[in-house]
Amino acid sequence: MPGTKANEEVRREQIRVAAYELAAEAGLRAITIRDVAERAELSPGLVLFHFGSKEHLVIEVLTWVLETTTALRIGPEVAAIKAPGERLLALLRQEMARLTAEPLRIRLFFEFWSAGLWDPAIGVRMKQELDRYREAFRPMAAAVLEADAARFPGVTAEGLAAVAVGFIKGCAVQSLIEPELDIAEFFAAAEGLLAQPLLAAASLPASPVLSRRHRRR
Amino acid sequence: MPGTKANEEVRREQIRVAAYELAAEAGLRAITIRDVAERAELSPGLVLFHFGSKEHLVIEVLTWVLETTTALRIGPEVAAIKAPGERLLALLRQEMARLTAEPLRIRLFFEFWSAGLWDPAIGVRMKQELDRYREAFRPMAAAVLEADAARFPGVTAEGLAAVAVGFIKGCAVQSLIEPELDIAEFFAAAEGLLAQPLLAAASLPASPVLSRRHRRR
DNA sequence: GTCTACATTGAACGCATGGTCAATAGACAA
DNA sequence: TTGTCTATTGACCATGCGTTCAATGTAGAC
Repeated sequence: MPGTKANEEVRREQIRVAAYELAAEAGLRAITIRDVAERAELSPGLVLFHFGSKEHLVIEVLTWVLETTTALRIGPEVAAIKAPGERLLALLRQEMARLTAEPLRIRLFFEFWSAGLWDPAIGVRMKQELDRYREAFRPMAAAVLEADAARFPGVTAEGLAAVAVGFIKGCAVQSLIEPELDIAEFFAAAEGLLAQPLLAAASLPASPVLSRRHRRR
Repeated sequence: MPGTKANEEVRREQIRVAAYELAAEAGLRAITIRDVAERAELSPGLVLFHFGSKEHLVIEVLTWVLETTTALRIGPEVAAIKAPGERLLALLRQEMARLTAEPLRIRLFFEFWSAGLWDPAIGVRMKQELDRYREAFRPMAAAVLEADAARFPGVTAEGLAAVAVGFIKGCAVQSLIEPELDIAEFFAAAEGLLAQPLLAAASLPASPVLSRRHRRR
């Protein structure tokens, strides 16, 4: 209702949601003061009255997207699994389910990341948020994957977690680059590839076959 | 030399290079008619005289970047390797070497891809180029990886190639998102993870250990 | 030397953008 | 009711953008 005064927090949320919706529908470039104001049914001046500048608004949207995207990731049902090989597979499945469930948000995440390459303000905030995420996720993953990592010489649990995340991101990129590719099918293939050696390794006796290159400490 | 007439092709290349340099230095948004003209030491009007519109120029840069980025990828030295497990690892190493050697071009690739999500013209062209790449790469990879894939039930050679590419892209994204992460070290960890099961699988007898879920045809 | 074709120039146009600000309107206290 | 504070408005500004185009310069044909 235009012309009616509202609480500061209410207005900020109203504006932020409008900006997020525009970005989700048509990309970051669609966030313009006028369009945001129009969608929020407010005047353009009010947007800047509450946020000071467009940059502040964009960074607030970025923060919100990342907070919800990189929220706690390793569910208890994964940690509860006892068999080492199965546990990593369950982690991968859980992450994959998240990706397929929120393609829109993942898309925005990548666009923010791309924008951060060139826009210093976005880049700095992106880095902060990713650091925060990493610090929360890595130890958690490491704890869950410790038994898996122990089976691979030279691979730490943290390294294994990083690789797992990297692999999932690869799937995400692949699915975005090839939208016609059924991501579930793609993941099934990847899982099939990983499942056998992982489970085989879990059941192997000590000193498995290694190439010279990987027989390092 | 301003004011001097030049061959059509020479001018187009001159302008395209200027646009590419600007994008590589400061992102796609840095491609403006005036800046391109200034860098190429020409007048703004001439840029549009030769390209018709900014969009055509951007798409020409995109095409050029993708053609050079997605050029032939599987070297003969990889195909020459006989041991199945080692061959896939060699493919991964080769791709990784490419990535680390051209971070700038990879970065631009991702930015084009991000832009293509919202700009129809860029999106369509991006899809064309990626289709072209896929059609060239997949069968090639499949031929090279056939022996590897045969060892994993339910995994085709093409699927394996797709997974390998996805994995590499994951590494690329990971390295871009975490610049402070030593990508070589990260890849070594990933390789260490994959190497053992791959080589172990290659040396295993028939009917290896499988979970129920993966004992499908 | 003259002429023709066209590559080249740069001023100008229309438009969209982020941002400013004086004026206004609404909520609330006295 | 009156007064005060401030949330809200919308016209306005400066800037940068893609694009147009009449004028100019240059190379080559004759």
